[in-house]
Amino acid sequence: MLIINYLNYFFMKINCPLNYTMTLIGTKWKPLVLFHLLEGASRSGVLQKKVPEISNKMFTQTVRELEKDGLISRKVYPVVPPKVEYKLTKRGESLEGILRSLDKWGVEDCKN
Amino acid sequence: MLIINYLNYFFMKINCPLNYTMTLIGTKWKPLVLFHLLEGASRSGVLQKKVPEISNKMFTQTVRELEKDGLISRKVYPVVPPKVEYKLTKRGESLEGILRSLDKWGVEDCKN
DNA sequence: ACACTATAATACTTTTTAGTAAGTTATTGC
DNA sequence: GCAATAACTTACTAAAAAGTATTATAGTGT
Repeated sequence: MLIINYLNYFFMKINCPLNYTMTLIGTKWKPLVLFHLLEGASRSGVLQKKVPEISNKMFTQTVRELEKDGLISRKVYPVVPPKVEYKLTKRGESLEGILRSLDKWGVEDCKN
Repeated sequence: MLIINYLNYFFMKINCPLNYTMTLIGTKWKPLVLFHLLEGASRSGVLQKKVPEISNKMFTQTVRELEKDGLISRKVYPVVPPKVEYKLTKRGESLEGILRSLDKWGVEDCKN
């Protein structure tokens, strides 16, 4: 199963850039979280409040996956209570064009 | 349930353009189908073959939803065997920027 | 001792999305 | 009268994504 995912990943990367991109950001919450991080680094709780409808579980899951895929980075400050900061990596920043065009399209479409 | 979807739709449209856009194109196959239609109108079978991995069912379901949302139009020629052509509407065409940036990002990311 | 904090994990359920396989239609050409 | 055609539908199953509710951690202030 793992090997199949692995092969599938490279197959798509080469043959279908668009779908490849979608596998990295095509979930309900990923684009939103990334979009808010365009404003700059944010600590966990603050970022989560920017997406008020997201559940605790989905927030954690979303940032975990974004981190695993190298789109955001996670910095833990060894204090109590804990402090965690997320920010876009270079790779994540390169999504800015996509994120802004998704947002802009929604705004424009709303006018009709 | 229907009324809730309806309200939710307008809520999102106003409050979260990015997510609103994603509800229209954020499935496994929609972006790909739309992307291929950027080349111009295409009849059903031809379009489906451009997305070779898609199942018959998902193809129909995908174009049905895109049509319902006014992103593509469907023209039936009254011949036998049937001939059906799909093409982007104006609204669908306005997604070009998003679709190309999704594709381009995948291509660029592949280089790393 | 105990509540409070910010962050996160886990178990479990529900909902949504996608896949498989088979059937339908209505005419043409043999 | 039967196969071939293009487009589509339906019933059923499987997999993925998302939601709910509960619990964990570990030091601080009372």
